[in-house]
Amino acid sequence: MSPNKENYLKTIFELEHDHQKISNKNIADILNVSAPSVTEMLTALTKEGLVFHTPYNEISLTDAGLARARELVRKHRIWEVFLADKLHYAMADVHQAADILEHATDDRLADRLNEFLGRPKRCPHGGIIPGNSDIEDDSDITLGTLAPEDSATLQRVIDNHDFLKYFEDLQLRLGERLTVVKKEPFSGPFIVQTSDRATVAISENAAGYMFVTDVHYHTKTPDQKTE
Amino acid sequence: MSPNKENYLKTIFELEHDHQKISNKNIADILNVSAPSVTEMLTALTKEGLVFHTPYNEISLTDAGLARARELVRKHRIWEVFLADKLHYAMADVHQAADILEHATDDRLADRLNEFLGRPKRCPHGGIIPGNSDIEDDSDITLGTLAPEDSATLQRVIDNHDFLKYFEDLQLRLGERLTVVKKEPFSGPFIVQTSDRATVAISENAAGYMFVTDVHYHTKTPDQKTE
DNA sequence: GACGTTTTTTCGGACGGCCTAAAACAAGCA
DNA sequence: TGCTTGTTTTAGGCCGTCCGAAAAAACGTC
Repeated sequence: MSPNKENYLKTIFELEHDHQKISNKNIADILNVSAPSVTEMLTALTKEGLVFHTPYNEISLTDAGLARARELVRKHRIWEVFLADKLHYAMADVHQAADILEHATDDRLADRLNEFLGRPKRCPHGGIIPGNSDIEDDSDITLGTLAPEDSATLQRVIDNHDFLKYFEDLQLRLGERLTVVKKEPFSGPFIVQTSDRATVAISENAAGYMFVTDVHYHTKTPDQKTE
Repeated sequence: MSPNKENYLKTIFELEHDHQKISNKNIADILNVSAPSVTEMLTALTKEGLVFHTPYNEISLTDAGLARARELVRKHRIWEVFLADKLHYAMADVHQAADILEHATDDRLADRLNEFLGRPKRCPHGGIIPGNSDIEDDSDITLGTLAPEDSATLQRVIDNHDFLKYFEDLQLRLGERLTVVKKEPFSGPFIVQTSDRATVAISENAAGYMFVTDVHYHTKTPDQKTE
């Protein structure tokens, strides 16, 4: 399996995981290739039984494809932990390096590295490391869905360089308890309060990239969260 | 620069370093490709100014090619130290993994890793790590050139999986002082004595893969070492 | 429901790196 | 010297992954 194909699998996996639309165009944009290349590769991966693709319609991973993608994500995140914890990489920088290393990593290396790092449960962005955690899925509730006076724990952020640069400036920490103070109208920023009572303004866009858990809804039920 | 091309450069570099003949065939055998592929790649590398190649004649690295190759060897050996010291890989196994990782390593990663490891001077096989050591070159005197009663310090061994498997069985250690007890005729083994007075028989072939330093010649001068 | 826009696919082609077969050359030996 | 053997190069071709142009399908809007 070429690094190339692996990246297609991982991209589909992550789009699915982040509840984004799995389309030819999305994949093309993420991998910086043309749409025809994506179609071609999807056809090849379908032939290999890793992807299920019907023209103009569905793109999804088969069980085999899912397993491969999960392996990749595992390797990726183990490397991220190494880079952040041992080599002191900035949170925004681990992704790019891990993206290359993951393809140079066989199962044995991944396992040894995992042991060396003490079987970490989460990567520096808060994503779970498949195989190391009891739970299999991350929270999919974003900070952006909360309403004023709701509170929640910041668990995970999207692993995107530009966002992470912004996130570093916000000085928030994963695991921190946040309370929404207010939400400005016209797609304005969220004002949240951290446990040490500091307030931070977060763009609506960025709030959609931040996943929370243990949500305490003040007035409304989760079903009404899009209000 | 593709991992592929990097491997050609490194191969030429290592052939040169180990004083072996730099021929199309040698390169083809090491990289497991056909002779035409080698010719083709040498032509391409010559065009890029990394290699100097005249048909049916010379193959050598340009200064630029040498610099690239040295960088690669540096990355390779830094990874080897990591794999051996931190992940407890066997000496015979580090090479293969490092061979892949080296191509996934930019300068920044190499530097950080190097710091993390404490700027090691030598890789697990005893080879110097370019940039970390004052000296630039390894010893090129093999154990195989010594005569009975000569003594020397085992400094470095060739980084080849099959040899290293054998070497592990010998239970010798790098840095250890060895004295040649005798040399069996008809290309028979070397009998050497270690500092703790154990004697070990080493095949003539293997003795050619083991480099020594601080040689004390008992009766003859180094010039007569091939006798 | 028809039309313009966007997305996806098909088609033909480029390029890198690999191959085999065969030709050119070099080296060793009779 | 010329023949045999081994090495290197040339020629032609394959496969994987990419592309742009253009056709086909789907989507959004009136």
